[in-house]
Amino acid sequence: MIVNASLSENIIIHWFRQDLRISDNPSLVEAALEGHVLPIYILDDINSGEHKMGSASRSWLHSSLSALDKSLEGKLSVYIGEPEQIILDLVCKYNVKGVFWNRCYEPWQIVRDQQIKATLAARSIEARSFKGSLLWEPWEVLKKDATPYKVFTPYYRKGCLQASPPKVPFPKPSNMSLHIDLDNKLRINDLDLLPKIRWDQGLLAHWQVGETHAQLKLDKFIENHFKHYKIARDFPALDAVSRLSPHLHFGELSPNQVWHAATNNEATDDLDHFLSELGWREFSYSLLYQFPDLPSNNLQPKFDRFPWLENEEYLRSWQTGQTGHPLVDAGMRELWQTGYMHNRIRMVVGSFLVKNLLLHWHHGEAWFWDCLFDADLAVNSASWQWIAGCGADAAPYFRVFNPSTQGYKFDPEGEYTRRFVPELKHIPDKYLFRPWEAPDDILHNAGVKLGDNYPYPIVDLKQSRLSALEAFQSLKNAPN
DNA sequence: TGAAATGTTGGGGCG
DNA sequence: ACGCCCCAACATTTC
Repeated sequence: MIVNASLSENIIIHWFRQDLRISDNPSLVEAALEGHVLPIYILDDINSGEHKMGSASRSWLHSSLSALDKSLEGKLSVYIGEPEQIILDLVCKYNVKGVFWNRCYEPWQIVRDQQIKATLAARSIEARSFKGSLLWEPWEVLKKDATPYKVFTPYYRKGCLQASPPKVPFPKPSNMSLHIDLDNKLRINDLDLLPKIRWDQGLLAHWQVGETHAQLKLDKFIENHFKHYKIARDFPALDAVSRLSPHLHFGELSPNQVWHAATNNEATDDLDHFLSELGWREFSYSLLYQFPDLPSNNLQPKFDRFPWLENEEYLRSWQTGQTGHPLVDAGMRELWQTGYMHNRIRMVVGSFLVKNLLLHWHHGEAWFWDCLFDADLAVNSASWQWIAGCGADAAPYFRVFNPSTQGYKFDPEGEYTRRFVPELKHIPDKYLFRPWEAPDDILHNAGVKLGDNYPYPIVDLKQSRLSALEAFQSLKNAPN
């Protein structure tokens, strides 16, 4: 129920950021209890530095804000610029009693929010922040000696699971009375979030954005795909993973809601594995909080001396899905076409970039940041450091994924690979993941001409693996 | 949340 | 029946 607020009454600003939902929104609940709510969103590109939102994210944000505005009956006020200034202007203009928000955890956001809090406090305006995007606060989950965990399993099992359990989600606030900033003429379209050439429409066709759809997707996933999650999640051709990550990133869903929807089921291995994926998300946020330079610096400093290559051509082939290694190309094209990539394939293409091509993980991180709908600073940088071997609890240097072997194992019928690499549609299973070894007549019958309509492999798997081992070996005896 | 190289075992073919 | 070889299948080690 939404009621109009009159100007004279106490107003609480709820500042939407990465919590683009109405239900289970602790700040919004509290704001609605304390007064009339002025819901705002500020496009803040000024402070975000190198990690200005990527192209795919901006497009998603546009849709998500539109959905949110709709569920607020068109009363979301949007702005562009410096949040401190915008909020102060509102505070001066209206009878604002408090400014509430759910916490964000990117380093620049933490600095920004602290400063705004101080500014408001100096003017005796109540500024309050809430836990709305994580299950456990990063500063609360620490080892006994008060230092942060750097290994996932103890972090999750001892740190998280033995801390206070995630709270039951809040329902939508009832009787929320909404205020609107009538002077503000800016509309969501004016935020200029959409690309000039609408390449994003093809990507968005694979998704339904916004809280309502996110909630439905969660419910359907739990109902239909939960049972065999542990096994099925490794097969990218199956519709077996939740694909909730973009919704979680933008806060269309809270991790609380996901956690409770899941734990509402009987305790199985499938449940444990699904929950631990939420655990990895928490772990990433904890790492980013404890090590704010995670997006740029190797967590293990000895990797600063790693002999990365610079090779524009390799990078371009990887980005465009033209490496000649079918599973890698399928993954990169899935990313390009849908704004998403299946988790197992992310590991395969990541390993390939870093270990077979010997390109710096920064290149992968940057490309994913721009292309993924679920691009998330904590998760993206922690995951790239993990696959590169320089992160916390990282993949050991000798773990080199073989895209061909991975293909036979996890896409045995080639359904996923053929979906995204249709030029290999008619190659028999036997040669699908190593077309360079196929006899000429088989290639010919399949309509494949290597170097013409599908590339020769840009690197030899066996030999590039050995080069990688050698390169990593050179760090082995270094400290840290 | 690998893969390849190397080692071991055991069944079957065969003289 | 026996020993020998081959090799697939599995286990262990190494990177």
